[in-house]
Amino acid sequence: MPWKDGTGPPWLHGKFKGCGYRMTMPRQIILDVLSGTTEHLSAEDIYHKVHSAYPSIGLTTVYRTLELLVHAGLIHKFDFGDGRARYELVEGSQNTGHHHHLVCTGCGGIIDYADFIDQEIELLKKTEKGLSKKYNFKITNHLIQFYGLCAKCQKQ
Amino acid sequence: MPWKDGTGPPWLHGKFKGCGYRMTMPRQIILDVLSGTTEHLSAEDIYHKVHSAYPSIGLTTVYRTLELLVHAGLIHKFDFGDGRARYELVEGSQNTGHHHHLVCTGCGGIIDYADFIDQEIELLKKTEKGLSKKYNFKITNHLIQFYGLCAKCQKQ
DNA sequence: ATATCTGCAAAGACTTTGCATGAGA
DNA sequence: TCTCATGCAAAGTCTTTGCAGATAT
Repeated sequence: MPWKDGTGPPWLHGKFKGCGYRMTMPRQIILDVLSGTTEHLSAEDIYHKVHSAYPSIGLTTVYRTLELLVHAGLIHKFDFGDGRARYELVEGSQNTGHHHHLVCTGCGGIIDYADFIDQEIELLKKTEKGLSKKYNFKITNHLIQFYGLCAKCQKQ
Repeated sequence: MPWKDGTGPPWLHGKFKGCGYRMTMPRQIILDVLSGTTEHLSAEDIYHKVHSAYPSIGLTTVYRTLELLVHAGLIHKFDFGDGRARYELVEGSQNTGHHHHLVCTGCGGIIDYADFIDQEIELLKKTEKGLSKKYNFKITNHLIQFYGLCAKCQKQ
């Protein structure tokens, strides 16, 4: 199978086999946790959630699995500026679909939003085209994030 | 003076005074280093550069000064996914002006670009307006970044 | 004069690595 | 069976904190 290097199409739950990856209990449960939430979980958050279903799991395995999933393109890794990475299943599952994040610099809260996606896509297309020509840079992913103050933090 | 909390207008080189901040040699030199480069320096990079002009400076002071400058809105802090923060003077100096980054996931290289800024501004305006109404979220900053492969890494 | 800043050393936080055991195909 | 995955412990990195001495205004 061609895409153990993460260049192939993302696979979903249970598609590890055939890619050289083994589907193990820890991996299944970690995917389940990510599938079943819209939160922005850190490695340790995931570790705690997984722990209730599979108490013997180690934090190391969580980190290794997350790295694997990122590399395979199944999940995204985000940095919201609080010193720890956060992970989210890519669009396609029962998840929210394509969206971006508002990061409150007051309380650290995150709001997902999916407005103006059409216009954004248009910009991205143009950018992608222009930059691939200008720099011969092949874009595979993008990150858009807004920072500011949420309603609650504005009052204070 | 009203803006020790970072809500006021950014000051440039030498404008520390009057904000409660003291202009010291380490701070001047750190600002000089940032002003004189278009690289994307990490705290340690800056530490090394500063060290040649001011050998007694400590890495701690670099970190503290950078935090101060970020908080005051004079510099931006970026995460390009390599585990260390990188810093850049905001637009206004002899710098490149408003731009975003292409991050090569192959070699970690960064390309600055400033294309499609007009269209981007338009999108941002709409987004800002829409989101401030919908979520009562006051946007103060944004981050746009593209990931992919640079010309060199595509060949390999 | 005095509140702020600095440098050193130590601590903290998140993440990665080494290695022997255990488990999937 | 045989390779790959796991868990524990230890190590690695980047960053922050405590504190006494130095400095800017």
